[in-house]
Amino acid sequence: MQDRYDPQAVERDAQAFWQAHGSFRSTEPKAGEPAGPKFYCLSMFPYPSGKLHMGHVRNYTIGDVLTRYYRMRGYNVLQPMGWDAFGLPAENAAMANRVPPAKWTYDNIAYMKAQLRSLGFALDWERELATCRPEYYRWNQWLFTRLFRKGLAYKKTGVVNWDPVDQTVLANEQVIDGRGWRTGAPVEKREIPMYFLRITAYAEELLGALDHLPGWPEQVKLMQKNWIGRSEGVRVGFPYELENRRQVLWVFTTRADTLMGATFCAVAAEHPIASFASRKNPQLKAFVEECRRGPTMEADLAQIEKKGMPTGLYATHPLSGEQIPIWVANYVLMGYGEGAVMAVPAHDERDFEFALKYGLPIRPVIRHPLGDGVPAPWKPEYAEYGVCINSGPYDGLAYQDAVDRIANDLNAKNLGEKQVQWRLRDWGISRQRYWGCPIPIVHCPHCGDVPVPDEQLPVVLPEDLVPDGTGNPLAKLPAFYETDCPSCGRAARRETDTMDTFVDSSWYFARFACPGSDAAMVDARASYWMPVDQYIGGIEHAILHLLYSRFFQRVMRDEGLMPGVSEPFTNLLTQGMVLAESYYLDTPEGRREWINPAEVIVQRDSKGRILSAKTAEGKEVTYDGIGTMSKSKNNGVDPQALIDRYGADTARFFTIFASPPTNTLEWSDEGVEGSYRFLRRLWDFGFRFSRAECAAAFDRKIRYQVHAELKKANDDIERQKFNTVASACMKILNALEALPEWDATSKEGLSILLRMLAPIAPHLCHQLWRELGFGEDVMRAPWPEPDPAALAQDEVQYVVQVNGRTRGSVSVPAGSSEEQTASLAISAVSKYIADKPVRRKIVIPGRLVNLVI
RNA sequence: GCCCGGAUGGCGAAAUGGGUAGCCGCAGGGGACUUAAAAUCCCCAGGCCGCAAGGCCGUGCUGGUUCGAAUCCAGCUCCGGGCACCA
Repeated sequence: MQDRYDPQAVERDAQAFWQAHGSFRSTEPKAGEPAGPKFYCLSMFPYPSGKLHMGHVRNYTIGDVLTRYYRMRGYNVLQPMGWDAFGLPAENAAMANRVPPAKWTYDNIAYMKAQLRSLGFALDWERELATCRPEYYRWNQWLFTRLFRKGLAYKKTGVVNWDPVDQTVLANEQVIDGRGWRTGAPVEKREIPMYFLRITAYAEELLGALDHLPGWPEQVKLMQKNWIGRSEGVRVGFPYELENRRQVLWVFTTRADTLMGATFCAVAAEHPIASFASRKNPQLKAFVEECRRGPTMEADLAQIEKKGMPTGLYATHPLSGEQIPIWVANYVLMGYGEGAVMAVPAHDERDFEFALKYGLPIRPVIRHPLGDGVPAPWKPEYAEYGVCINSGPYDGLAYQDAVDRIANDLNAKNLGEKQVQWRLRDWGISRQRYWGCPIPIVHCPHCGDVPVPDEQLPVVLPEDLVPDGTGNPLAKLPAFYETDCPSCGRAARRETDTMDTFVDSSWYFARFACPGSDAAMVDARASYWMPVDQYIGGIEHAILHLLYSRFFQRVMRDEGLMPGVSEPFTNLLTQGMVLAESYYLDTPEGRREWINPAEVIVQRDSKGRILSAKTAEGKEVTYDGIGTMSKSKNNGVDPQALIDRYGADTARFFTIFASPPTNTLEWSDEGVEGSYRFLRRLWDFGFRFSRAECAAAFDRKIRYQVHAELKKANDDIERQKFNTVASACMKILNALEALPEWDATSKEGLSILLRMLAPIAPHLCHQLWRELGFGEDVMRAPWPEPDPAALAQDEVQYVVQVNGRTRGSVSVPAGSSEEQTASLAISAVSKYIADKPVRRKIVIPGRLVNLVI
């Protein structure tokens, strides 16, 4: 064998072996054929942005460690890979380079695929898919038409960001400080017709099923619960008159017990009442206009100054009959609930501040821990539950009784009933963009919206267009949109909106199970592989992608595909984000030019604080803190340099060793060197072993260390703490190097170490396993188990504490009683006890004795 | 603003159910080998006081529970993720 570790040669040979043996091809067992239990291991597929970034390397290395581990454990493992290939960056690149998004995307896929191959991932490439291929997205379209016929897909208006100069819809990301990113024009809100998927029809099931997902992190389940947001409350009607006709303003409240304290109502700027009232009121009209120019994003909306204006209309309080004013307020959202709220200033913080600002009455109706009054400033206690006061017939009732009685009384007047309200909203999937899956609808002047029939699917997206930033090029292409109505045959217009790319990624996991299925979205093979046993991806997907996938799995189930499979992912590992620092230069035009951290020279003080940051040319740059690696901040670290220099195994080992998978990882190039050193040291050890004569005996102490590390590593790998598994590999090598001579411990230890390390650094372990004569293929070797005999000990070390302070340690023969252990402990620390009586002896078996004096 | 996380040496981290805080590494210091460099090997290393023996302090902050708290509880601070058109 080679005396020096040459990662390029080792990796080339190992990859050639896997290729020649089809080592990672996965097959469904044929009838009667023996197969281990199946294990479907899936990492979130990448967007082909150009090059792999560190987050990809981390994600796919974690998935590969699990894949190879379960293979060695004897499972029938599937690990596929594909491309989330539609999306906005391709259009941006197209505009910048005058290249069609399709070409840019396919080029990126080719490059990134080569990178993935060079990392040696155990992927079944025969199942590769790209969502921008018609054979994939035709099934998006097929499913959409099914949902459309069932009423689970429907059309209504939705709010978008509108750039008045480019005459185009902007993504949230393209709105910077309220202005269009290319034009700098103030962005307006615009309501346009869109298609929605009725995810709310599954809200109850999506929520309830979270309690039966033990393999998901509590954190993610909690986020999803709060996002779905089930609340029980009362729908309350406030009658009012509009042009002499009786109308009812409906609101939803979870605090119906405070209804007697409602002193006004507030509606969203888009509410019909607001439009009606502003017709005769120019000031109100101006205010509604102002709200219209405001932000669409909830994060921005929640932080703007709360403003309002009276409509001049009054509503009748449904129980007291009192007339209360109706206001328009910028904090009421049209998209949530009824687009209107009842305001109880005494017991709601936002209403309290609004009432103070505009001099509206504040009427306390709940006894709270601080008393009956609600003097300013606001105190959180005002919002706590308590018995009703100043509430007429409801005085003295506690929360639940009050809600029940009030709901009953409202019901009797036809002005309310109990209601379950969801925070979750239906999913708007229409995008006014080119590079996406066409929505399969034809708009016919006679027949309305007609879904494209199955035999005309797919509606193929032309791949040669170049967008110019002024709207969707499909809408300018008669060859695309001019068509005949599938229903009546007369001239009609094809829908030119495309689907949200989250649709593509909501079912790809099922498609991997049955590549080439051209008669159905998924075939019977999906029922073998699904659900995914282990899904791995970034925590940033904790809500949207994972919730949409859970929704789609149920929709597919209800279409008769994969019967009985409701949850797509049995176990979920949310890896932490890879973070990096970001720096920018202020350009003369007042924009920020983001400088890659690799090109910034930073000087730090002894505590690591930044003293100065400059470009290579000496220009001062501004430090913008640490955050997720993103294209927009140009702070991505390219892993390729690392792979070229040290090889894939070092890159893999380092990403695993650096921190536990769920931690965020602040990237630094330092530290990689140590991983390389370890692999080289292991190779050297193997080389020397290959030429050594081994004695037959075991070194009992070192053998104990090896098996103790193995035992811990086996626990850790099941707990998905892979960093300590990597650490255990290092400790075993340290122990083996400390052996005074080559003996049976060396051989057994190496065979354990190579198998333990194989999932993390597969190339090197593959090669050493063969060179040292352990076998043909380490991936087919059994996973090592510790030998109980090696772990048996005659004596146990106890820590001795006095009053909780560590004062020494003592060696106790195995099997000693607590009394014997305690007396040994007392003699070990006698100088700390002197003549004071020992009042309490706490003995923790196998660990510690605490003496209380 | 709301929801969810996190914080341990100069740095990444370890400590599996409350039981020796800092394993394993990185960076650093000292030494060996070498004409030299690289590579490799050995030693040191949380902070403060001390020649040493040893002592005191120490897991973001302030309190609490406990024989014993990085770990549990309450209240904060700062950082990260998400907030529905980035993916």
